[in-house]
Amino acid sequence: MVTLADVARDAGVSASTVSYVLSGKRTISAATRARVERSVERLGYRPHAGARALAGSRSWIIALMVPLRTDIHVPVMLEIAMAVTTAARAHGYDVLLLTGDEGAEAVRRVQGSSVADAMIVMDVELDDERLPLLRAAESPAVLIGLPADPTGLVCVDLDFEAAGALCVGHLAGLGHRDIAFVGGAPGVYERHTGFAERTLAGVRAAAREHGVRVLHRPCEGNYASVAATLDRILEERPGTTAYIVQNEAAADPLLALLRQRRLAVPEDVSVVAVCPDDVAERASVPLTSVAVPARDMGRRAVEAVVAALDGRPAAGSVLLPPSLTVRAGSGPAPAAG
Amino acid sequence: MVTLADVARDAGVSASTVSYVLSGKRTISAATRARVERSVERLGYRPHAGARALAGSRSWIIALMVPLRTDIHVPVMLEIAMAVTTAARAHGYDVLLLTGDEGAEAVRRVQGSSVADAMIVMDVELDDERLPLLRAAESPAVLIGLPADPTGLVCVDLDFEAAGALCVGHLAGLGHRDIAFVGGAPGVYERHTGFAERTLAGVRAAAREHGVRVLHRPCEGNYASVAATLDRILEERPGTTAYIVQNEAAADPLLALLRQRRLAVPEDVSVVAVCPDDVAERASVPLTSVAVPARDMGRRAVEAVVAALDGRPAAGSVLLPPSLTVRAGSGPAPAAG
DNA sequence: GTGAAAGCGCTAACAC
DNA sequence: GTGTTAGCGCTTTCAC
Repeated sequence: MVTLADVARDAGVSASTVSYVLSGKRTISAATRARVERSVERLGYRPHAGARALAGSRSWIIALMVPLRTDIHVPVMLEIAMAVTTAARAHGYDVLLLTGDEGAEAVRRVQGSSVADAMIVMDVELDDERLPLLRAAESPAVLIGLPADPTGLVCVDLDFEAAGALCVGHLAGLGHRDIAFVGGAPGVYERHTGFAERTLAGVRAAAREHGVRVLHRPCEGNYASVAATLDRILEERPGTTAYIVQNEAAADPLLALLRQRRLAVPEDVSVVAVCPDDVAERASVPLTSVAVPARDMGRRAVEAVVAALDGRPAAGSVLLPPSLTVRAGSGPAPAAG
Repeated sequence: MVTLADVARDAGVSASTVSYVLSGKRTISAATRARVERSVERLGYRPHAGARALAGSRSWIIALMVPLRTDIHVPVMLEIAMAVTTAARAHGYDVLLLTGDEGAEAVRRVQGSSVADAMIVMDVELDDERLPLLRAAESPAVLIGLPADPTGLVCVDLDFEAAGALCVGHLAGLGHRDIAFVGGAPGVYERHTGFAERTLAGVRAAAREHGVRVLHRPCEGNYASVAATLDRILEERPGTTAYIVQNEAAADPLLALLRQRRLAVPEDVSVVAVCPDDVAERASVPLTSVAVPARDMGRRAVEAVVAALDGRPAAGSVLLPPSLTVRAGSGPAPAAG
């Protein structure tokens, strides 16, 4: 292994000079810099991560807690995780992957061992057990998601409440009066996951405001569940002319089932989704959708973390404004028949 | 922050004693051990990761390289990644997440900086640019996937060649003579990704052996691509009575399209998939499938890594034997009509 | 069965 | 603009 001392010897300078050349924390003459850089290059020197962490009290690692569950849309999770990793690298940080099932204990472990300088937490519940620890921590923490009480926390999330309202507003504007909201899996609500509850709140508030009826049904992301859910919806509200889908995995099955019932989209019924753009575009009928900006959320979480680590205290929470893209999936409500 | 010295002082012993109590590397009297453990508990001591890595030359971190691409089935990737993380934790290791797009440079960085003790690499191409570095490394590396030349490497993978053959054998045994193989995205083949090419090889070999015809078509995982692919298949081989699907995202669209064409599954056509069991089970028609054992692969990769780190040299590659589960998706070929 | 002490490789005062 | 040096918190000889 090549050490700082090796480089210093090779370049004919002291160890601290090498360190300063690398960190840029003091001015170095062009000649010295050149010699050091040449030696670094020639020897293939890389600072020892542990030594750097010990001496500099900075591990250059950000811990990322990813849920282990399968009832939330998995591709979104991976996309966020990869966006976090890419953004972190751009700032010189690596990412430590933690599984959500370790819960609060993982938070303690990471904070206690200084293995990471900061934490990003996904899949936040409204009253999450990890929140007290994260609030009390001396190391920065950023949530991707919004708990019931975000006081003292930095959060990054889509404004799901506005997203829900936006869907209802779009459909109400098209003349729809009976809307079904096909939500996430029941477990998502049982855990009081922030995004699910907030979307529902936004949908309901907008429904009142626009004077339309909304029927909410949680739904697993498989064909059989969607079929059962659709059956129930059409039984209870045969006049339903529009669907809002929050479960990405349910969108395509829903379209297939509507087709089977000879309900044309968007002539007979409209379908609006809350999902990443690529999912909406690739559906069998391109769906009007409110985008879940996974990459953006990951990037912003990292930026908030890095800002905090650099002593620029992050300014509270970031709620990304939703944006609705109209595609083939939605159209005017059919004339009442 | 609580240090070893703090614990030593609190327990009235020397620092080395505390260290030995924690590592179990020398015999300690019951009384001393109890006092130390009490202090550790009381003070909430956690060893400093960097210091431990520096002094012990072991970071207790395993690096995991996950592809950033979206043309391979994402849920499988996340499932493997989470399985790796869970298994690693069980052995006392944390996982560092690397994106595949960093390529060989990431391998150099990790190896040079001692940030991780070993590496697990996913999404291996037949002639992967990272292989020479991984072979030359002094730190253990395990591939999840099988390159063209696995010499000097430890690999863990499903035996995709046998998997492909198993699918064909199953269908041939049911009397099918014209089989379509709906493969992964074109990009997967262009990159010469190991699993895709090997499955195809197995399918072709088995087809020759059983005297059946196979038409192979790469296919993206969205509705429109599957529709186009199905059109082409039925145009070129109208007598096709069975489908093998390797692209998980294509399975449900294919079923929907067959339904639209009034082709009943499995009465008129059979569909067999190579995918994780849950995908096969949740399809609109539960599919006969060869399981991609994501969790098992992740676990075994970690075991190989840990064995190597513990000085038990891993014994070459592990090719997991495929296993086919018959579900509603496959049945006897229809009588030639 | 336990302690003392010498590093591990780096950073950051403190000197000049 | 550069060098000297004292640690960072831990592991592991060596000594008793």
